[in-house]
Amino acid sequence: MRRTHEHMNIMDQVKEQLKTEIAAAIEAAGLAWGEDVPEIVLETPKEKSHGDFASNAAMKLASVAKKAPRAIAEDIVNHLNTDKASVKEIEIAGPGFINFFMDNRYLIDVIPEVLDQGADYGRSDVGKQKKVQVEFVSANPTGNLHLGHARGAAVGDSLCNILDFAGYDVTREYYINDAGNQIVNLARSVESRYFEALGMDMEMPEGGYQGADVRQFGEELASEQGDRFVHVEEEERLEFFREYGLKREIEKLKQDLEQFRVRFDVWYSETALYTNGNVEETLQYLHDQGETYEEDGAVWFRSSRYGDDKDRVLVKNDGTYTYLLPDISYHRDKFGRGFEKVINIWGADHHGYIPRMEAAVQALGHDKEQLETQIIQMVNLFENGERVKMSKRTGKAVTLRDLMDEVGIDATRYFFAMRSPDTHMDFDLSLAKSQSNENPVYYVQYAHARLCSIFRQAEERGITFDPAADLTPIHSEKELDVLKKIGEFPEEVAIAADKFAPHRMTTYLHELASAFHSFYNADRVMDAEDEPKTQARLVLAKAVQTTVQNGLDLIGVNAPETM
RNA sequence: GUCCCAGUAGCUCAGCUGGAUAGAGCAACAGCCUUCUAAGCUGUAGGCCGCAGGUUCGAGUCCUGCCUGGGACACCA
Repeated sequence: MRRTHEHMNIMDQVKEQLKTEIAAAIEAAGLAWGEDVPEIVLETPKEKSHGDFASNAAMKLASVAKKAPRAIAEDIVNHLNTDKASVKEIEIAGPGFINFFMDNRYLIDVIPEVLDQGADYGRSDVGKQKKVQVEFVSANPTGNLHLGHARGAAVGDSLCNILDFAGYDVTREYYINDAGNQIVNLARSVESRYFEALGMDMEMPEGGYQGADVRQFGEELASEQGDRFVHVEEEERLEFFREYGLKREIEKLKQDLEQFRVRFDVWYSETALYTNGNVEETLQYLHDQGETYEEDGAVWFRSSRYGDDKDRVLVKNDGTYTYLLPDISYHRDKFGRGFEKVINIWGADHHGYIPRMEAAVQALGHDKEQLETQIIQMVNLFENGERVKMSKRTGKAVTLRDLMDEVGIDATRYFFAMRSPDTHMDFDLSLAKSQSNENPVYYVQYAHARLCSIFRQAEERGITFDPAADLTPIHSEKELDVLKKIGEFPEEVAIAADKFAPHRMTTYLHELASAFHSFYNADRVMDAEDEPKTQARLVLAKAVQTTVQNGLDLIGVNAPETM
């Protein structure tokens, strides 16, 4: 069930009102008119002593108004109508900041909003239901998902959740590279293991897959099918092994990802691009548009027209296609399906591929901006302070499954969500595994568990929860701090969506949890002597609980009822 | 050689379109559990933001050069 909330969050309303008043004051003071009035930005200062909101409008105006920022600030403040905005106090500080200290009682109004909207609190319509497609993970179906894929899965899924929550119409897609040489290799690897299981000798192909999964396939085939494939023509045999290996590998991918709480709407097969004629059509299209030429017996794509370093081969001189051509076809298909924006989440090893893909998208008649490629940087694994070396050849690399088994899903997802996706990260296994306060995932989860505990206690004491309780007893600084954080949630989601920055969500959650823990330690929710306060605080607690839960949902981390 | 990412507190990392005294967690130190879960709270300490120039009212943020670490640069996929 999708609901969008057209009306503005109470915090937005207050901020917008204040911005309007500031803009009016600028004109009233004769500092600037119409278009010369800069966009008013209200930021929340890091330092609490700098007020609830701060504006740098006076500094922005310095060049236009040709006056000193502080003098401008005074002009603005003198002409400001504070009646409509909940402003308690204004000060001019530093180089010309105008700091607003608000009468924060208005924040109480976020509570009914949260309770009304429940699991939808934080949802917005900034995405305007724009159709976006996000392709991520897309690991070759030839083995296990490793560390890098795990990061891509966590980041990609969280990002999709965030985009969806911010009002985009999101389709999650996994591109299955089931058509290239690597699949021939897979078939041969299965074949080799099959013969091996039968006690016969068959060499592993060059670059074959050494993983335990392939070995298992061979053994299963041998025990289920006996030696019948030994007597089958090689071509037919390999075709069967190809199909079989592929099916099993994809099943395994789906299983692992599902367990990691990552689901795709579409599993798109590369082979389908060939069978439905898309690849041929794309080649023809590029040819007709004059985007290709022949040279040295190969067909080249004029990608350098669109900023690529050099042109790229689409059809090799032996007549076979390069990887690029089906990839272009795939992107043509994406846009053909009506997506306004296509987001690729790729591993760092593909970054050199971006310019040619951007070139392709433009050659297909789309804007460069319609394609967004987010690079997932490398992950270095550490355990007990030491770097864990990984080797692909021996299949000894740490897999997504290892992480889920050893570290747990919540900690793994939180750790990946915590970091900016396009920067290198160290993954500390010992830390992720540790069940102590050193592990940051528990801080947020603990806040949720504490809240649940409060409600259990309330029930035991026979206190009935009344969502419509009078909220006037809520006025302490700690309470209002918590409410302010809650009120910021929709905007934080929107920013995270806009910046492709899931890590902003963990930062936010940590701050929210911190505000709550601080309140919890300072004040008691339930006070036998004060029934109205107890009722009001329970409602506040419910709002915190809902917001924490919604935030954790976005990054795919459970909100536990007990620790 | 060209390109991408990074270099911020002892460690891991934030820092939104340039804004105030550069933030958080962990680690360190000092306090807080007869009261809703101490996986918590309160406080202290910790920094030539890799180096050097430049742009301007103002630079961790933008530009140039350099240093260090990681990665990418196929008619492979």
